Amino acid sequence: MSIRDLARHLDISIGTVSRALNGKADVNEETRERVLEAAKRLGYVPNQSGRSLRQGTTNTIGFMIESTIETADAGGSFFMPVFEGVQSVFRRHHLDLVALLCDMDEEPADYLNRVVSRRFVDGLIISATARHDPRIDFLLERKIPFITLGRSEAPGNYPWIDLDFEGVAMTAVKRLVELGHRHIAIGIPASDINLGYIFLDGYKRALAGSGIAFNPDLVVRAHANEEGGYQTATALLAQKQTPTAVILVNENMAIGLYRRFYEAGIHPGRDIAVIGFRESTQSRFLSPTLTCFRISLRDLGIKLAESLLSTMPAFEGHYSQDKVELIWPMELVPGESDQFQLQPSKQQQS
Amino acid sequence: MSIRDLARHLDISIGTVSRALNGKADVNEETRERVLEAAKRLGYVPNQSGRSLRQGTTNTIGFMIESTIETADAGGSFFMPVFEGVQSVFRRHHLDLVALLCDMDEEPADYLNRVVSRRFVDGLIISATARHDPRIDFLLERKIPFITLGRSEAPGNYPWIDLDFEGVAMTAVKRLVELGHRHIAIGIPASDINLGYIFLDGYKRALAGSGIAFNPDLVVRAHANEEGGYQTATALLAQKQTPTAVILVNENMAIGLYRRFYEAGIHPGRDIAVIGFRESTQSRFLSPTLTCFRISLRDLGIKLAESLLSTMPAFEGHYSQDKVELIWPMELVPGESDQFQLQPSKQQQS
DNA sequence: ATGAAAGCGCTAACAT
DNA sequence: ATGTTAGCGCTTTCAT
Repeated sequence: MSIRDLARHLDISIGTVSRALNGKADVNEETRERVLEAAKRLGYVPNQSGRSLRQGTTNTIGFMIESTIETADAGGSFFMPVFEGVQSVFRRHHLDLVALLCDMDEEPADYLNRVVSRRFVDGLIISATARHDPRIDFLLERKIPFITLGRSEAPGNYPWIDLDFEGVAMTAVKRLVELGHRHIAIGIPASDINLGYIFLDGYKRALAGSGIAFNPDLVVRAHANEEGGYQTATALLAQKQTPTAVILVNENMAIGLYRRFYEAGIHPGRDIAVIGFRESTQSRFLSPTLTCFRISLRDLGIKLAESLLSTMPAFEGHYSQDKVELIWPMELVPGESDQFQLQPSKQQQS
Repeated sequence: MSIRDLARHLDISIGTVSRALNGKADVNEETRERVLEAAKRLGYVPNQSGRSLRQGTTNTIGFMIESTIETADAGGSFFMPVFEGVQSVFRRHHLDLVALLCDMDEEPADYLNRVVSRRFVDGLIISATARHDPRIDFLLERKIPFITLGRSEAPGNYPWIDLDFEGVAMTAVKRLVELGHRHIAIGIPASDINLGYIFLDGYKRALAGSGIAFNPDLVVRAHANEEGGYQTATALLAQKQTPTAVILVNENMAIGLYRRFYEAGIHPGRDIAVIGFRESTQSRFLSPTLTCFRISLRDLGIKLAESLLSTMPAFEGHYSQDKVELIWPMELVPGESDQFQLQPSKQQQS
């Protein structure tokens, strides 16, 4: 069923059929209705390759995610709600969202090159930006509309949105300091992902602001998952003086961390304060409930989509053209995991 | 940069360039090398729309997932490893995998119709099959290669792979009966998703095999997530006689269930036996560790991909042509959550 | 308001 | 071994 078949069936030219289907003005209303009715009845849907070839667009936006070992498990629960938000915007413009799954074995930059060169998508959202991310240079050079979820050190003029890792670190440190803690550890990703650096910076600045000396031993690097949390706890327990508080940059780490501490007879929220990262269905059900930070991933997705479209000529005027460089705020959700009065004895130890 | 530009640059015809790039035999080796070198140097990659239009194929396989409220969070952690496995197979054939994200607001069948009619993909993997799933009829009628992850009641001849929900239910019941339980509840999804029915059937059969009467009050329907687990525990506590054991068809439910039981002063693994569904990074870190079932999601993905390709003419001979109707076994992983001797007094109550 | 036809980039059939 | 050309389905320009 091609447009040719449909035209023949209606005994009109394919040009008119095309115009009717695409809502062009110069088409008789009666003709349009006949065309639309027949298309529906016969189940005609235009072939995307034909359109793409002719128009140079695909009406598809790609959201590139990497299935690294680290995020294979947890990444999904983060991205799904984001996709939902992105999609709710794209729908209005008849754009389709596809998740581009970069194989673990393939270089993200190579994969992206393939996708872009094949003209697979009209625009891109890329995530998990590295501190130095060649993908950004590539997309800028190729002039492909894109937005990144995550900052990068790459110079250049491109839109991005990132979670407020620095703010989270500072808020968490401040909160713990007010509860009497001075011996505060952090668990951050072992990889080159940019958020680790940003989080660390925020942590250092907050310490400095509270007059606490930075102690590199209190920075534990591990995978951003349950296993990494377990290892983080192990590392902290091995120190000659276990810190009185831990801040994690990933909520799943909390699960493993709790476990390891329980095994050592140490109760989060009683013997050690824990602040996690993102509030999730899991964090809500931990015992004790995790103090963490709330974010609407759906809203994040909406903003990502709108910001991307605002850079695309085809959608000019629909959205504010201001280039987006946005640090997405996160809201503290107090839990039980850091709610206890630190004993003065411990407090002095640090 | 089109094939025409490349040909002009090399001062040969586009036909020869095309043949060289596509590894056809009738091309001079020296010419081929010149072409490949120039393509690489100039960054030429064939336009997918052009190829698709000509060849009628897209070299892309779609994996359709739905972001329902129920699975928005948890679904991701299930699918990511499956994708990884699927991709590892597709890579060998230069096929790309895209996740097709059906908007919550859109009927899955409508969405699928769009994707298929536009010739977006050469083949499909569809998941979360409903008991009666119109998508299957549609794909059969359109003769699109596909495989489902999940059974359906739909008649017809199509390949599917499904987890062994019935086997899990039977194994779990048998195990609990041997530990002395006779008052065994189950928590299953509230939706029409087919696995709920299958799980329930297995449960009933196992009870019958053990000479235990089926009690409908012990079947609790809830969302397959943490919240649903919490509600399931609440429902069980409200019964005039709390069961001595619970089997859950979703591992995330265990997290909420634990929480609710703890709140009521009931300790899983001591006061009540719990068996979860899939071993996950989270279940491994629960306290007490959850007795559950292990599955390699990556291997599942590999089998899905291979089975799909075996139905596609273009890959004839690469994989066994036997139509796949496979129940994927799951292996019991004993945890602490059901390891206690039931007191005879309780045992008699049921 | 409609029809005719060019042409998007590519591959494959046919010609040499 | 290479060149030439038709045509995949579609949109759009030009003509009427």
